[in-house]
Amino acid sequence: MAQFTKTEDELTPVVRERARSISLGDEKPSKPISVRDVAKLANVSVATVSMVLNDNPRISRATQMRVQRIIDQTGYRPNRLAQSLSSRYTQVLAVLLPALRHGFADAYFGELISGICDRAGKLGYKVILEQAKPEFIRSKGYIDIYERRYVDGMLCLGSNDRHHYLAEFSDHRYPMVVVDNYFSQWGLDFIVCDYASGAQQMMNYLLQLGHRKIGLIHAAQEIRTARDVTEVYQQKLQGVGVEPLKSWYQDGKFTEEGGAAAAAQLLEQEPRITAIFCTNDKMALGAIHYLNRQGVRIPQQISVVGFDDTRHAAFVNPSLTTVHLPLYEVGVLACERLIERVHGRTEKVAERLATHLVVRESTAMVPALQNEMELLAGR
Amino acid sequence: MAQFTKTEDELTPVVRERARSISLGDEKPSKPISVRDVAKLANVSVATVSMVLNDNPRISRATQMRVQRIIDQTGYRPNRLAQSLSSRYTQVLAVLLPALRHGFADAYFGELISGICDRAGKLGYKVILEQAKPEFIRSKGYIDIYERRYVDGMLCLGSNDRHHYLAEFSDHRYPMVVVDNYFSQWGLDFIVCDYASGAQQMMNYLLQLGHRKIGLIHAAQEIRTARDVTEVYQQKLQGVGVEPLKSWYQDGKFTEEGGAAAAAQLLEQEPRITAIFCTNDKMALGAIHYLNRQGVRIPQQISVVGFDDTRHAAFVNPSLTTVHLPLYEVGVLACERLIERVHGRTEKVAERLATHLVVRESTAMVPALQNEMELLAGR
DNA sequence: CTGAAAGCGCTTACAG
DNA sequence: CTGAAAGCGCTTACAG
Repeated sequence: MAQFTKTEDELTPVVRERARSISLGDEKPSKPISVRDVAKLANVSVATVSMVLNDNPRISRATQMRVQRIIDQTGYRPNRLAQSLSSRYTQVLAVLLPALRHGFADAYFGELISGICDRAGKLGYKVILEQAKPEFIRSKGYIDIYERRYVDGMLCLGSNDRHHYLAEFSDHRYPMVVVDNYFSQWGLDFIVCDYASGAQQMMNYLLQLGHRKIGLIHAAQEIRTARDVTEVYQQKLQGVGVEPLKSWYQDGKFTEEGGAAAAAQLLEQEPRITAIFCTNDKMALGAIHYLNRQGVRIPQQISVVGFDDTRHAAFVNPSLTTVHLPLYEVGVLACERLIERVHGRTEKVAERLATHLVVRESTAMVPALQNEMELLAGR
Repeated sequence: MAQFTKTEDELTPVVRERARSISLGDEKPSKPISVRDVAKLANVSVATVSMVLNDNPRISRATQMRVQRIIDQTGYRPNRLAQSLSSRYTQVLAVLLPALRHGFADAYFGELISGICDRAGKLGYKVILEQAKPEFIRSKGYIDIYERRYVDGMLCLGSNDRHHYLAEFSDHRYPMVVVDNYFSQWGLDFIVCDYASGAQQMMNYLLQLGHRKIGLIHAAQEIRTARDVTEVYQQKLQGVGVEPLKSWYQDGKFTEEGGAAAAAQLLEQEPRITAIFCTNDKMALGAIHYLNRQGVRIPQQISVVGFDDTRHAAFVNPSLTTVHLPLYEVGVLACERLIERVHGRTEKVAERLATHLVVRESTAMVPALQNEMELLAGR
């Protein structure tokens, strides 16, 4: 308040008068202040104002301060449309989301977007949201946003191998970073969680608990990272001499409902299973829900694990053992790297962020060994 | 494919040549096609091209078709920065979200945003995301986005009575619609769920089941709709001659953790409670989680209900009785009304969408009556 | 019905 | 170090 009053007092009569006449104006809805107004008030050219605005070092400190003072006093805000039209950048990034039903209500994408938006905001960028609806893809909306100058770059979430249109970004003409997935083919930039390492840790853990008959509730094998997890599951089992049967693989469609249905299938086809590895938390929640209803005790009779470590994982009953994915950090990093690309970074963007196991209460030693252990303890 | 070839064939040699020379250009990164290029190719003025672009009825059908043909053939896309700079609109809307920790990973906001984005896309609008961080508010970022011409309007989510800055929108100079909340004071536009009606249905239901000692896990009383629910809770209890004790009210902070803690407080201070009314689903999940761990049987010993009907409500154990909020629809409607406002609609935007009760398995008749009933059945 | 011209509010060479 | 001028790619009165 004191500050505000002081600023008012500091205005010279002339400046105040000009500012007033400008802001009152003759037009009906008083025209906003422009570079020209600022230039007049500061007795410099519009070019000089523009240079002050853009921190051009060629402007003398004295002039810089004089202009800045007028800018502060008048509250001048450059029109961003004019700035972008004249310059090369829009200072806007697009986030492309898959067109899932009510897709934003998803903890996985939410974490990624949070990271992206936080960092974008800090770096002075706005973020627009796009959904990859069929019409958007068909009409090449993903190219349109660059050509029509909506954005400088794009972050692509929830991509998979069937998204052939991504090949159009292989020439790097339009900056784009694939978020939390990668493609061996088109040479696209990406930032991804280390799914393989996470899966290895999880499988090691389950095997150490004595589990051998482990069911897999997976989904979307058209996603590279999803295949990575499936491959690790298979290799690790084979590593201990177990060849997973076809019936051990069940598609859970990445949803709670799918997870529940897959768990039902698994129990029916392979009743001797002792653990279920779900490749995301949502399917694990569905599976737990189903098992609870069937009166199957978790983890005493069956261990269940997830993948993601979304917020809800800690609030199931029993709480979920899972692999933590640094999704927020992936979002942050992808945003940073994309902006570097926009400004001419030429090295390929390709980073893999570490994941780690989070042990909670949905896992236990395989039942047979538990009995052994109790006998030993009873001795 | 056939279509594409046909289009190529249809190009006259002249047009193809011009289009080629334009797209190859002399500049390094071939300059994109502009209105001028299209005008030349179609032998009309740029004004005419512009009018065709904007469906101006003054253009003759013949000219319109000729120009449109060139546009289609060249794949011309108007530069949106230039369009917006010359016209009044940006065709962009802002969604203002509260600055919650990792705020996007939230089913409540996700549903609203889904509705908003779907409708915005259909109407040719882009959506930018803003978080109401302290710095954003302090620097009046919410005004900046209009003055700097980033957006035509704003949708405000997660607002509450402490957001005094919203008063700046009371003159309707900048189109803004409050989403799923309302303010009696500043005359702001809003679209909201009918929380009071939902609460009434829920309380009627609980009372009909014989519950009288009903705990309330609430939160954020600075939100008008939250107060509405609390008031209905109190009135309905008083309506059957019950005066809720202070200990029956517990703050659950709208989170799972808060809900769990509030449930613990409630049980300790008021062990004879037979039902818990949580004012959102997340707190209900937390409460259920806590009760399950304590070995309290739901709904046999205690009924638990939520509010929102988010996806997870159906996947708790037991599944959650709750009030369904049409959040997706609220988002759609708010987006529509905002765009109408942008284009001069003058009537106040103020709509209240119906809510309804969803009965699942977390509720039952009050235990004492259950015993009675069993005795009756046993006769 | 159509065109020539001014203007939107900036930035960027180009002079000096 | 600073200014005058051209230009970014559109739309919008204003003529005709």
